Amino acid sequence: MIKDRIVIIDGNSLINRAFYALPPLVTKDGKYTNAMYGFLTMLSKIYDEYDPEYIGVAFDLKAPTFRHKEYGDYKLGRKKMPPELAEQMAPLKEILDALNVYRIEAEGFEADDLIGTLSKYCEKKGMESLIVTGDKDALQLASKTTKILITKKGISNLATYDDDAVFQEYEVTPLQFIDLKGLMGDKSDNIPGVPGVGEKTAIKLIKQFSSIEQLIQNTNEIVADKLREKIEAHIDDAVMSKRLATIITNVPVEIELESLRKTEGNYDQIVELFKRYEFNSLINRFAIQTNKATVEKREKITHRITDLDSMIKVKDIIKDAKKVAIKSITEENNMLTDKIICISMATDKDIFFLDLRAIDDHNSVMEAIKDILEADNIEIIGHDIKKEIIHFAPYNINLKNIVFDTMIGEYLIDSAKSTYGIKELTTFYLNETIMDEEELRGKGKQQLKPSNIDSLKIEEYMCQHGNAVLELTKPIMEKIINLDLQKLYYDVELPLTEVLASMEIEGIKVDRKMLEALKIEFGDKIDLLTKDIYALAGVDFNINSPKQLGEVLFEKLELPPIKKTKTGYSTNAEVLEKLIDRHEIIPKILEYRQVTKLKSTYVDGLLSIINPITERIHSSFNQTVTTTGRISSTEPNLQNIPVKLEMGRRLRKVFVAKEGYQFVDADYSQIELRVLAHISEDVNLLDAFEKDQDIHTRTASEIFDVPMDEVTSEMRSGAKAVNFGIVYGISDFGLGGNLNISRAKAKQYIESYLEKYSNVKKYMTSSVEEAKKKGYVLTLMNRRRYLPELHSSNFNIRSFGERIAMNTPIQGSAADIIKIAMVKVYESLKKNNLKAKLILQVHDELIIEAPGDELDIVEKLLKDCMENAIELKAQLKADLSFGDTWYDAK
DNA sequence: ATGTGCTGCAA
DNA sequence: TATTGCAGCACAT
Repeated sequence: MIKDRIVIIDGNSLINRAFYALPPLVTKDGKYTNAMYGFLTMLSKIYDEYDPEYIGVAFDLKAPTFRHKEYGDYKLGRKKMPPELAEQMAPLKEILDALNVYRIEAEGFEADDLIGTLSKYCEKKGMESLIVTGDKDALQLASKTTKILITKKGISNLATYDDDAVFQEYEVTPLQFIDLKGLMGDKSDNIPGVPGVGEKTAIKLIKQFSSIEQLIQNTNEIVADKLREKIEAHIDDAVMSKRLATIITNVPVEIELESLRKTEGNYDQIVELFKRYEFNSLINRFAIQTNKATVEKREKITHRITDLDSMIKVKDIIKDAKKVAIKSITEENNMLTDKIICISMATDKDIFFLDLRAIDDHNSVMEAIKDILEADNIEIIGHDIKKEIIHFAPYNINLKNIVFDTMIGEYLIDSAKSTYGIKELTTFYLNETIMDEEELRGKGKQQLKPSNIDSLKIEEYMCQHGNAVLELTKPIMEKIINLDLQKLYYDVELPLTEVLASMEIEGIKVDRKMLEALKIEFGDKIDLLTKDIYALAGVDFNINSPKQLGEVLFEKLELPPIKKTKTGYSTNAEVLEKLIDRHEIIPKILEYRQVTKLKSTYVDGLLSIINPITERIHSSFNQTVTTTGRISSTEPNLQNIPVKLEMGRRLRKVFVAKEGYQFVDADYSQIELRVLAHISEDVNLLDAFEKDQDIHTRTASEIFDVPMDEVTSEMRSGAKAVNFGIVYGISDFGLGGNLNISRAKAKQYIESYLEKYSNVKKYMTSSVEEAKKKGYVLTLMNRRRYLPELHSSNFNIRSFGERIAMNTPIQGSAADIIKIAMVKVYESLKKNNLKAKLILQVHDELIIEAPGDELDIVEKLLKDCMENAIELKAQLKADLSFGDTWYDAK
């Protein structure tokens, strides 16, 4: 006969264990979840391992129990549950309800008693009971069929006890366990027991007398005098303690066994709750366990198309679709010469997979596709639409009517994610697993070219992708609306996608000859420096290796190590500067560093990435990378081309406008401080901008309390550092380090700044406060960033969170503004039928390549779009300049 | 091969 | 122990 199995969990005990065993875990909006998470992990494990027919979780309720009535001091002095744990009780119960896990609760009875009663009841019915708890008291319930699972070492492991196991470990029967506790007492429940009797003595006594009752009757048999006296003096305590420690197995509470039967949970509720508490990894586990892993969905017909005629006919089938999810794969990664290998187009009814690998006449196919992708009445959606725009551009196909990009959507929902892959989104939102690109092509060395991938596999990949985009649109759009991000999404980010695609396609022309000349010039310089350095060191070594350099400087040459890194001596520029007068080798090394940096990163780096077809550099502008809303640039990074030192700045001469064109370069003047002035409404700061003063000079005048015309250059640069600090979320330590002054002095600077700009101070305080309350901060366009760091118990991490709370609204709003400006510029250039093109963005700077005869109109247009991107209380200002090279246009 | 640390460039 | 990034190199695995 197969016995039914019931699992009874001591809820309070287990959640306590989980809470103390796991590090704090906080959701983005600041809710503690570690105890719930631990509990649910355990529950899932129990499901997997024991697969019970019945399951229940017992909880204590607040009401006093008979033990309190009998013994007023019962559980007195027990520490209150910490609020971080208390706030997790109600949500856990809510989740258990959604999972359809029965909660065993009754006023006036402790969880232990309910567990005892239920397990005895099940025992009588011939069932197997498993009691899960962190509390050894439950061992008294152990029997042949009632097993006690006790958490040990965190919560991941369980020790199983039946009656034999109890006897083996403690040398007493489960029932005698009560007697032990009666003698020993229990500090946590404030049960007195017999003072001076601990575990060892109690076990000895019970082994000898078998119970407290027997012991009392025969105290004369106790050999040790002192012990006998103690016990005789505390007979009442022992008896009462035993009664308190006894788990009641017959409480008068009716529980229908049927209500504990394990059933499917409420799938929708589970998903919603798990998302709310960010238990993403648990969704799948419980979804499977509730037998609802796959959600029913519309069956779509997939069409694998490999012949030219059918491909052309797709146009006629698709032309009535309202919405198409587009995805394409190209053979190489080579802007403008890339051949499309396959295309998927998914609609509500069908998914079309076009495999072009055996087709010679791509143009005819593309002509048909063009009609779909450029149709006014078909909405185009996708994941990473910028890529699609770029793929189709060489075929002269311009995607019209782009209405949704799931990647951009998710970025606005949470900008802190490390990936925005469609696979991850699908797992999260749809609870389904699909192939990602790595699975399709393999990784690293053995990555397959698309042309060598199995057709069926590509088809599956492409169809899953298209389907996912269609299904993801709704939940992501809903979130966008809920977070009030529609304006940012539809008016800024989505149009920006096309702008960035255009910038990438345009690229920027470089003077290859000049780069090659620089390569030789820098190379020669490096050779000379290397020789000098070897001579001065008396040894050949790899100067690029901080480890070897450290050994030479601080051991062989015995220079004083100023600073250490995790792995050894620090050899950075800041350290070397301090040693500059101690040894001739130091300035050589600094110069070597400077030149090698320029050669490897900029000269060689740029040369290696010039597109051989266009002879231009086509950087990628990434829209979903930064946490603040800025754009990032890669392959190459065109946002960190040197400018501060002349030698590096020369590199800007290699970026040249094409024949007959010039660069128009415009940068926002002090955009971040203007944003700060706007947000904080600080009269002093606003006044400075109103009068269009030099902001650092004005700040210096305020901090050092001198008239503007008496501000020295030292004062100004100090003030400049303070302004930077203010934008970054200031700390005295940071400013001190930056200015190389004492922390106390830095603190003085900050205090006098905040005194003069009192509303800035108010802003800083209130931004942090609000972030703590809400769990996130917002920019002017409602872009949000969550700040889990603010709830960290680690001071450094918490302080970091506070600085983010101060900085992100400033940096992020500035990012919002320039993005708006970019969209405006792009649309204005287009509307005016200008040949000029936006080609670069460097955070607060836009660069247009314009024909000579358009310079005047571009100048006006650019300045106008930038300065009127948004209305600020401190009017935006853009400074423009022109040049044949980037160097000259600054 | 892949990952991590150090270093340094920009706004 | 100041914000946001990207990249090259050395070195460990």
